[in-house]
Amino acid sequence: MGRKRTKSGKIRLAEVAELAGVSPITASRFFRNPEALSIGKRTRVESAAKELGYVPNLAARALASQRTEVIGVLIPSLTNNVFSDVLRGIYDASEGSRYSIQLSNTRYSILQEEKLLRLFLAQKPAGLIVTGIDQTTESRAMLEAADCPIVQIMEIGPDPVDMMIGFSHYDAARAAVAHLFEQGRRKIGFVGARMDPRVQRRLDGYVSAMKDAALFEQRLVVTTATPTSVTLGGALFTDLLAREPNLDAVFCANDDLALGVLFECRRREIAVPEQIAIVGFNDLEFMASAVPTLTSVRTNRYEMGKTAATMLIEAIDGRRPEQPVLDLGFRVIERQSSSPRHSDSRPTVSSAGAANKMVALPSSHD
Amino acid sequence: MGRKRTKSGKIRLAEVAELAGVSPITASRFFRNPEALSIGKRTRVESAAKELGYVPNLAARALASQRTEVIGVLIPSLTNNVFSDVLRGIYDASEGSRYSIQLSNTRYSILQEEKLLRLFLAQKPAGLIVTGIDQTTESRAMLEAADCPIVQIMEIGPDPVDMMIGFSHYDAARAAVAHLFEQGRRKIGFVGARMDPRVQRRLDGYVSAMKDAALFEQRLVVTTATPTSVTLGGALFTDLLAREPNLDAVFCANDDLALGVLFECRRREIAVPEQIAIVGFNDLEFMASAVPTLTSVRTNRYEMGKTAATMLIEAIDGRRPEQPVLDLGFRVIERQSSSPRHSDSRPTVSSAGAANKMVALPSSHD
DNA sequence: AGGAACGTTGACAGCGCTACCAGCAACGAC
DNA sequence: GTCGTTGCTGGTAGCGCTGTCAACGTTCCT
Repeated sequence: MGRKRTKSGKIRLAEVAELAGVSPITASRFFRNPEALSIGKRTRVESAAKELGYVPNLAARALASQRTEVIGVLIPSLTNNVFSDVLRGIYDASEGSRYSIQLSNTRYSILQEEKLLRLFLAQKPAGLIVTGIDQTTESRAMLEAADCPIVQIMEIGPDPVDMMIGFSHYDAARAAVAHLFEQGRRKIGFVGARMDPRVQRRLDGYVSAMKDAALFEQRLVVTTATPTSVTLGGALFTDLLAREPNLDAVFCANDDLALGVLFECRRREIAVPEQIAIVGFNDLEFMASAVPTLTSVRTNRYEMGKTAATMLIEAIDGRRPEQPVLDLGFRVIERQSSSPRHSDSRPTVSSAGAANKMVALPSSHD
Repeated sequence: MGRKRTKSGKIRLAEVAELAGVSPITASRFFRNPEALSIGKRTRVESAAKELGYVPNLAARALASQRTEVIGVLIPSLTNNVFSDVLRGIYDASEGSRYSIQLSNTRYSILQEEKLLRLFLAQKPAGLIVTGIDQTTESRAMLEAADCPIVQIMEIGPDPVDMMIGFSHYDAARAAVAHLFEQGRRKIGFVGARMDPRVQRRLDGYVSAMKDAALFEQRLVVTTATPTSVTLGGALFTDLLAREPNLDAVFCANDDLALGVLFECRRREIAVPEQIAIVGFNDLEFMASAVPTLTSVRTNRYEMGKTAATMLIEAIDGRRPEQPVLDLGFRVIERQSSSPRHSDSRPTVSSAGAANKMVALPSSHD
């Protein structure tokens, strides 16, 4: 009798154990901790499993063991290039491990994030990767109460929930503005879209740098809640120019906007960098290839994702990192779009060669 | 005794049922098919669940019901903008449904795809979305034997495994070339990277169109297996020009390459479109914003993902579409980069305005 | 009025696996 | 020789939920 619902063809652990001549529990151990078996049984179980094409039933395992081998990842957007690089790092790090990635999109809403967090935690994930440090009080409490390792990515800040990996958007923006000061720019505009917490911190960094130099003016800042795009960069820049015709530089909260600004300059026959300097943020691949090549703040997105997932997996396996907070830093990559006014801004063909060498950059494509 | 391992705080279906004064099985039905309950019990269970903050244990559900509520998605790349649009559509469609998305990256390897497929199928997914029509024989057999609905996306072709949604890359490439012919172009080069099956079909379409016009020459084709990038577009174009200095147009297998070609033209002071016309593929957002604006073949990527997931979910729920194969088509979006040689190619500011209107395009950002 | 049909509910028995603990042999220490 | 100690193995008893089927009350038909 019994096992009424079992389909005949189904290979269960019991079948493997029977073929190997061991008890099911021994076979089970083979898959979780092979070293615990004697060599003889180990090879017997191994070949039996292969012969039958056994694949463990993860639902049963999760139910019995009261934990899953799922790493939950909460990111705000699937569209944004930035997150696709981070994600690629996460997926790469998870490959080969026994953990699988469960992705959810918060759509830049911390309420949505809270809801998803509740859902995730109920499934007892092995670990969690969450974006940023701006959770709701409720979310924060859930994260602190969670009995799994957690990595916050994209930013660093005080009191991490658990582990944290990112960089200071505030400092990065200040560095970008400082670079423009060094090039002799004074009327530096800020162009930002979406204005999520990280973009907001870039704005804060810009504002503080400008204030330090006694150059801040509110009208130099043009932002919108609209999602970012190249086209939007052109539109925001148009606004900015109308407010301040004597602008001599633009710091863009991301590279898409910077590209849009570049195109708009071309349309208006504004010389870059002679009249206006442009600095972007993230250093996407095309920045090195544009004409003129575009200065940007390089952030280590792929590495961030990969390290986050690696740290998380190590922590799950009991090896907590000695450094729970990792600052991956940033670097202002100075290119033609922000070179000094009087330099030759178009060493054209030779610069193209230089740009082509950048194909090999680590944080490029897969 | 019993329930030794149960943590005190854990809310199970039994607790909800007890608070609601019904049997566990009735409570269970509430979550799966509320209509089957009388109004009274329905509201009682509902409020009990809310009061206790009950969240179902998916592992237990999967084990008991012998099926999961997971939709497996196999795509070849996370980096490619094209797939991020498709994915966004898939995630959007899955939201609000009870299905969750399990993503895996085949890295453009059909062997890797086969391996992942085996893994997925062992977990009895509710449905599967796979990219393209070029599976291994083994994969194909597994897909046909799978007892869940399957959607193939990105392409259409003969004998679908189950459902299929996409468009003909071959026809799209032919249309792009036909457009260039109409503009009076003859020496039309092809630039392609990665050369996955879909890019290969675009090349095939290009070759056939060129042969039909008796204009095909092998040296007009420059391809590489390297992953695509803007910089690479410039490099491939440089090769192409060396092979054929009298080139009058380039058809690029994707928009990143097209942007790279545009920048390279600018670097070399080649007038676009007067000397050389450029046509891209996919119609990414920046194409409408570039200077000159870039012609491209629009493909409905977001819609493809969304429709694929929607069809799949409907099929899972037993409502199979009347049309198992859906051709989403494409459209050549004609812009300045391929306008006739003698037209005014830079109605600059007014065209910028036009470009800005394109912010509202459906297949843009989230 | 009797019975069929329907809508609603509950009891029972697992789903495939693992935590827990017990047992057993082999080994070394005293 | 006895007593731990270690290494490996197995039995038992669930993990939390749902499929199946039977049973109930109600309504509608003849």
